[in-house]
Amino acid sequence: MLDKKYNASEKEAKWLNYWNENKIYEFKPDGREVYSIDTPPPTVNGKIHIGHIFSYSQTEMLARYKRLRGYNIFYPFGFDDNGLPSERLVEKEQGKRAHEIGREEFSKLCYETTDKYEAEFQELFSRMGVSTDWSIHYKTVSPSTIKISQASFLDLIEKGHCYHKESPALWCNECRTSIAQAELETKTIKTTFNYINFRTVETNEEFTIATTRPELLPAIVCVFVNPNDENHNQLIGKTAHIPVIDVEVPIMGDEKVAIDKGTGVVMCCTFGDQTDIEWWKKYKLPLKYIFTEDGKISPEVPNYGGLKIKEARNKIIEDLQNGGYVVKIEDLEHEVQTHERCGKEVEYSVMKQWFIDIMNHKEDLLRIGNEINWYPAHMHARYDEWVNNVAWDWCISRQRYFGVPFPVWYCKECGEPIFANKEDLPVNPLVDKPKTEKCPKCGCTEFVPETDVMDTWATSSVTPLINMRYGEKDNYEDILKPMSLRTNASEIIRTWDFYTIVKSYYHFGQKPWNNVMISGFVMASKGEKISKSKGNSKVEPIDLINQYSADVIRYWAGTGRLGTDIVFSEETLQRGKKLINKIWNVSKFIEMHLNDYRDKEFNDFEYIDKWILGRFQEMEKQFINYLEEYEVGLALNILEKFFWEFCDNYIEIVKHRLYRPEEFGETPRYSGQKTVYTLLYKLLQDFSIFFPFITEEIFQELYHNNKSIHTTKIEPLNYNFEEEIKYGDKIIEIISQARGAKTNNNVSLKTPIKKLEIGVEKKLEEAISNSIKDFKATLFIEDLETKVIDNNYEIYNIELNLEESKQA
RNA sequence: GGUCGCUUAGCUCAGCUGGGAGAGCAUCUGCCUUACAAGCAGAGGGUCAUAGGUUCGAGCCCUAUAGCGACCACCA
Repeated sequence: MLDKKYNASEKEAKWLNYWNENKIYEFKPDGREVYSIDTPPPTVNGKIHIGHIFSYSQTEMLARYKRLRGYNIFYPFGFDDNGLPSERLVEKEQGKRAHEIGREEFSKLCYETTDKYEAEFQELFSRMGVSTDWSIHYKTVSPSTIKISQASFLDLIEKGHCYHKESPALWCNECRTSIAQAELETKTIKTTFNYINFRTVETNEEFTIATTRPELLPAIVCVFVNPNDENHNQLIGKTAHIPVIDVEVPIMGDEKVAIDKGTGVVMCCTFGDQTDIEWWKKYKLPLKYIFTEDGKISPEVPNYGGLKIKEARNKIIEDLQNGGYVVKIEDLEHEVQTHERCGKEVEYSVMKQWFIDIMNHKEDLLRIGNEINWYPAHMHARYDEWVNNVAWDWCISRQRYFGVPFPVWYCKECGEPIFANKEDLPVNPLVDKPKTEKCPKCGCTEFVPETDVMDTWATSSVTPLINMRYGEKDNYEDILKPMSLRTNASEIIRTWDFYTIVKSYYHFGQKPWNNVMISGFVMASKGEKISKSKGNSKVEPIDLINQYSADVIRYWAGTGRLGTDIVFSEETLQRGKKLINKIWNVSKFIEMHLNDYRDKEFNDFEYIDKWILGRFQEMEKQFINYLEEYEVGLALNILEKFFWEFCDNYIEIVKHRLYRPEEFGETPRYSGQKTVYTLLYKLLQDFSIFFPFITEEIFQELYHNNKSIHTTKIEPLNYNFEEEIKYGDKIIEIISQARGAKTNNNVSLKTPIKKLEIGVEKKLEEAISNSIKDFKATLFIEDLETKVIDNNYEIYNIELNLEESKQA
């Protein structure tokens, strides 16, 4: 017997345990078609917030749907615990910087910290009912992951897509490491636009340059103007004298200079921005690099050496003002590139780094993007946009500590890189020695290890390889090449999706997955994204689960439209709570009437039963269509709508038949029983995608024909009840109007109708006479008079029996 | 500035390939009806952002405009 009230917290704990013990979600290759999901390993950098719950729940629902369709689900969970995010978490918790702690001790702290958070993450996702097989979960710093990540690196080296080069790279002074373009975030800052006067050496002509970065004056290598700029093109070929710094640089012409921006004259420094780098390469300009790795001016720079960048800026402005070179200073708000992990403005560095070739393969990467189905389709444009605009090869070196080490040593003499053998992986070059005795190039026998580690994305981009156990003997390469589905939020299309495609293309020459499903974000309020840094997530997931139950939270998560942001809403939670309550109550009602029920072949359904069976069949077809398009929210929407109709209309009609077989007959009662038995089962299956807990509880109590509702199979009905749907709907309309008449008379719905006179078209008249007992019982009709009219129906008269109403 | 998306009832949104404007919440009214008052029945409330166009017919297709949002680019 189902309890009078559903105790969510008790039942949810019970079923979690049960699923676990019975390995309901275990993955084992068994010949069935595999549906594989490449789900984002959450970054382990603090607490999970409600945004994670949202997007992971939608993926999870899809896994459940595919499981119910009979697929063998490969749905592993991962944790992205390697690299900079983990380091920053540890630095924050310890209140110390990595270089102050020391490499070894620091790594140890990273492992401890990520382990602690991963345990919390796992607990939380489990409580949400995530149907993953925890036995195949992965971490991005485990030995096996490091091995795969290093093997991926070596494979790319072999194939010639990865190179080591001294080249300008994006640099973060705060994190003291190079970073990749994908890790940039633009921010608006307030600064000043400084108009500075220069002179030509040859003619002593004065001209003005406007700059936001006067501290770069010591790094100036050239001045550019546009050759089409009539006010300035006479300067081309002359030499500029730089005030205060007292150096001379050539003035050159380049079309890239915008005439109407600033003064139309630009200083080119190594390096202030992307254009500087382009010009530096194009015109083979000299290199004057003036920054240290922690954001100061190099000591050898006269007057300004040792100052922090912003101190140097102030001092140089002061010196320029004293010399009378400053024309004016304007306040300016503009966008700058910052590092997304720390929010600090980025600079450029020049050192030897490992790069993965992107620029030579854009066409291929676009083609692969084209071969993937994107849901929603317009998200494909974001990928294309990114690939078209990307301007750098992918720098994967990070001058950090906690990450996947490069399996590389360098010859002490000539610098030739010595790579580890694939069969020796994983290696740590700081501890392990190369197998080679001497440098193949110069014969030197001493080697120095690479101390850099890889970018986190270099590893998270191989999640498909991790999943397929790339390079192992018992691998899943056959079944996971490509995987069925990748899911993630739109913000990491340019990183995770892009890099995964890059790697898959280089390793296998093919797409990593057939489909990509992009979820939206959770907004704290309209127009404000929830993020940890803002601390604007007012609600803790675990508190919500305790307060509302996982099923209710999942309801909220399930209502989101694919690729569309949603606002966190208590109101939606209330609605979910009501729905779940209703599922419970109607199940109790149905259980009451199934005491003597024996399931058997039966085709003598009552008219109204055919109507609701037909309606369900119709709804479920659409429900499946939505889920095939990954539209979880729309699927839930129509399911919910049908369900309320089932309760409020169908159950209200059939209850008379179920309660009083002596009046209606045993066969009509059986028809009702068979209908509610069948439909509740199917409704529970469909709802189990969203509410795995309560549906399991009811299933186990009423049906238990399987180990779990989650391993049953959705088998769509195949009736031909078009007529019954059409005219059944009309009957419901008439019932509804008659009920309205009662309500408008302020009387109970039980009030008998003394006389109902209606005109109905022929087919509808037949429908009513086929369901006459149900019709009359539902409305408590004492006398019914029908007249056949040409089309539709018309209600002529409803006469209520108000005396009876009062007595009742 | 570029790309994309959004603009439908007071609020949150749904409306699939063009033909009836919808749901929940909120507001108001009534009903303790043998599953459920955490319920049931009903009512009010919208020139579907604006302006053109295509069509017998447009919330839906096309063009332009405005506002909002995301991503990207702009650091001289």
